[in-house]
Order: sequence, then structure tokens, then C-alpha cells
Amino acid sequence: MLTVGELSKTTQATADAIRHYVRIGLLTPTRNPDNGYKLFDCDDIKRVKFIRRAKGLGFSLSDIQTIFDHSNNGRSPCPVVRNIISQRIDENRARLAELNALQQRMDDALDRWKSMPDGEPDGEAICHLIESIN
Amino acid sequence: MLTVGELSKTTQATADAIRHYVRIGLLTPTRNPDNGYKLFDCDDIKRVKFIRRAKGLGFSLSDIQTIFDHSNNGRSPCPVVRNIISQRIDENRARLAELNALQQRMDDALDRWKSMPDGEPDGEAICHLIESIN
DNA sequence: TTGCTCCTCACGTCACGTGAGGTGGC
DNA sequence: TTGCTCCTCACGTCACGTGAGGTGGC
Repeated sequence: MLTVGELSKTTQATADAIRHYVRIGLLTPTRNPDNGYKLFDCDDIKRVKFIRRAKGLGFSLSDIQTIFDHSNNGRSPCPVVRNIISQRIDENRARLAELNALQQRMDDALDRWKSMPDGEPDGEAICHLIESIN
Repeated sequence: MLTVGELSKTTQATADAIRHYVRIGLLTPTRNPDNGYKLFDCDDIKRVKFIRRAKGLGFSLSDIQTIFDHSNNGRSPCPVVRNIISQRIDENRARLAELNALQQRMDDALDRWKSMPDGEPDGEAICHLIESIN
């Protein structure tokens, strides 16, 4: 049996992250009755490593809870895993498109501003650099 | 003088967004003493349009507050605006790199999983698709 | 006694959106 | 009276990080 700190070391997750997983029910450690310390077992090591891996593939903690639920109920989580990652791929593609467009706008602005002087407050504009865009 | 709804229409910001800007002090409308309704003026229209434009360039509401503060104190916000956007550009570049790497991992996983069957719970793996990665 | 780890709240993050419960204006 | 707008809380979002205040173990 491991304490939070020990589980943290073996999984590379911070102790605070592990406490968070306990709070939201992703992990359900037993307790040392003497001092109330959380006690984790080998399955918890597997679960935390699974969480880290799944997060690295874009799964949210809520997604991971769904996967655990399927697994605990003796159903294969694989079909739902395929569905979720497809969604996350679509979402990430949309997010990337947004951020690329933003990057473009920022780069354009910074470039245009290179040839513009700093303005002094004139009671009209708030910042003529920003207001010159569009 | 405009009410929230009217300012919302002329600026394309939602009424809730405008209320939020008031809550955090970006806008400081006067009040109609009869009914407590917020009353916005022409400068508020300019401010909300400015907020939208600045957000479109990657400035946070906190950044925008800083810009407003400079402007209200009779200092040119331009130097600070150039600094902030440079930071935001760097941050966004880093974020893009992360999300591109994530996209790569997700695409690779989905691709590899195409040739793999759904696994049945075996008491060993939680989800062998995810655990096959890395 | 010291220093390290553990515990449980509870708040902060970012920019709103969403009820809930109530009121003003035509 | 109806329907629309306005008001103010206060909570939820996502995954933790960070105090605050206190205790166990060697």
C-alpha cells in the first residue's frame, strides 16, 4: 500500500493532482484507520498511469471517468474510446484553426505597428495601434 | 444614454458579456435613479468595441484593463501594448506547438487502432487501445 | 524539538453562460 | 394582464495549484 507521496513518485503525477483525482472520484483509496492517510494499491498505480496516458491523447478527466465506469461494469470501453477520440480530434482541429487565425492576426498587427509611432493620448482614441486594426 | 440591451445591439457583444465587463470594472455605467438600470454613454460604445477588437488580437480582459488604466492616466498605452502582444504571440506559438503535437498523437492513435479489435475486459487492462500507446 | 509528510477546507484561474427570483415599462 | 427587458446573486466550466491551519512519524 502506498501513500499519496509514494504514488506521486511512482507515477510522476503531483500529489495535488492525485488528491484531485480522489476528490472527483477517479480514485477511491482506502484509509489508514490510525491517521486517516489515504492508502493506494497496485490498481491505483495502473489507474494513475492510465489517466496520464489518456490525458496525453486528449481525453478529459470526465472522459476517463466514463471509460473507468464501462470497465468496472464489465463492458469493453473500446467502442466509446474510439468515439470520444474522434470527437476530440474534431474539436482540436477546430481549436487549431482558431489559434492559427489568431496567430496570423497577431503577426500582421505587430508587423504593421513596426512602422507606426506610439501615439499620445488625445481624448479620442484609447490606443490608436489597436484601433487601426480592421 | 443606452441600456444594456441597446449597447449589446450596437456593439454585437451579448448583454451578459457587457454585464461581466461592468462587474470586473472595465465599464462603469451611471444608473437611472428611478429603476437602477445601467446607463451607458458614447464612450462606453467605444470601449466595448475596443474590447472586442483587442480580444480578437489575443489581449485578455486583464490586459485591456491595463490599457484602459494607462489611457485614463494620460499615458500612452502603446508601449505596453507592443510588449503584451509580443508575449501573447510567444504564448500562442507555444500553445500551437502543443496542440499540433497532440493532434499528431491523436491521429497516430486512431490510425493504429483501426487495425485493432475491441478488447473484452480481462481484469488486466482497463482499455488495451489506450494502453497500447507508447 | 526539528523537518517532512499527511490531512481537509476553500478560494483562484478565464470569460462569460445560465438559472433563480424579482421588478420596471408599455 | 401580457411580454419584454432589466436587476442582483451565485453557481458551473477544467484541472488542478495554492494557501491556511492543523496533525502524524521518525
